[in-house]
Amino acid sequence: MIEKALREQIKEVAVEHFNTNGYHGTTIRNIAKDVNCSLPMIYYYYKNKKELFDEIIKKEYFNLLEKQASLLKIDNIINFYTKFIYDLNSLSNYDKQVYRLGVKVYLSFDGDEELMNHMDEWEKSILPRHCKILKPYMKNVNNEKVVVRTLVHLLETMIINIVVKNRYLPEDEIREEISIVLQNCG
Amino acid sequence: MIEKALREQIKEVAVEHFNTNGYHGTTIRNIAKDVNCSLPMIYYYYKNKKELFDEIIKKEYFNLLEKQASLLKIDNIINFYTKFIYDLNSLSNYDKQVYRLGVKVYLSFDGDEELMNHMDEWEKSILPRHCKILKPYMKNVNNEKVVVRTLVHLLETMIINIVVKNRYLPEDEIREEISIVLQNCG
DNA sequence: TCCTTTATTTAACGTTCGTTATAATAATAG
DNA sequence: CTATTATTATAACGAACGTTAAATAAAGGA
Repeated sequence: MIEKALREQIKEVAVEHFNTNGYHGTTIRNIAKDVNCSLPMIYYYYKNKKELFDEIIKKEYFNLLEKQASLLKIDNIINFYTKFIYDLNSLSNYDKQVYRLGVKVYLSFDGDEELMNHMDEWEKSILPRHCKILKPYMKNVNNEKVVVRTLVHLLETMIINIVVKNRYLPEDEIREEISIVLQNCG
Repeated sequence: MIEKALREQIKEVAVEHFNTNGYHGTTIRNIAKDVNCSLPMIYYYYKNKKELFDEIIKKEYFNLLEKQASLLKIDNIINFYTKFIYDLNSLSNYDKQVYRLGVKVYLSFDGDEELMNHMDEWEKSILPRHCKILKPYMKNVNNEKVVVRTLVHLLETMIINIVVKNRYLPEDEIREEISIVLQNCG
């Protein structure tokens, strides 16, 4: 227990490598070198390169998304979305890299068709979820769906800025932009 | 004349391959096979793999961006931005793939540090340019900078949707979302 | 015509890749 | 103490990679 389980350690290093060099640019040998284990150890814990990559996306990334989506407690709707985005700034390095890798697959910059289908499934759930969250605050708004769509699009860019481009977004900038889109929502 | 044909053909096929498989996933052999020429012909026209990739980004992608940025004629500001985005739908396949590849480098999912610096240079010019375009329409808006920033963020997502995720965005959806952000601009 | 330059191919070099067969070690259980 | 199982390492396989040397073909003046 002093040493982190080797299997986990391999996964962590793999996340870094896939992130920096992409799937094809990542080599099992380099992972092993950084983990400080012999090459076949990676095959001892993972069937092959693809399974290692898949586990990162299917388990780590989607766990992260679900955790992120579940920590809801709403008072003011603008505060809610501001916090939702702002908290991404303080994700652990590992989580940020997993997130980044997930976005990469989501944009089909990496991974394969099978992983893309997982992504599409998730994506379908996004608009309805935010529609539900926002509904109570949309009494005096006529173009409900457009506002939700616009907000989701804006959130996407901010997520990419923080997680993919690894930039810090200050809380007030986030709030300002969200407020522009939600300015008619009480 | 024949020379140019082959050189261009190599570049076109390379764009496809880099797009589909990334830099590391693309092999010179596969490009040659699709071009229907022998392998060393690629080295006859391009010094090496990296130079081929660099030329696509540095020439093709930035040409595209500048062409895109220069076709301005403004009447109504919402019409202007709507058209700006909507026209991306009808880019040629080649241009769309070049654009996609550029975005991939921009998000540092591919390419190297040197190319990223090119991207950063361009990025710095974005906000000022849109500020200038929007300034005349911002008379009765107090939070000018926030509006511009939000708009640029929204545009980015729509660009990614059309060019990276290869989706068709209908004109009215684009107009609706832009209108949300620019609703106080005359 | 011959010669020089351009365009293209065949064949191979050395390297690195993903993956595995095999063996050695450490841990555990009986 | 021994038998068995769980880990780890050494060494190598065949395939594919980026790249180049060398030879050949085509073209175009002189």
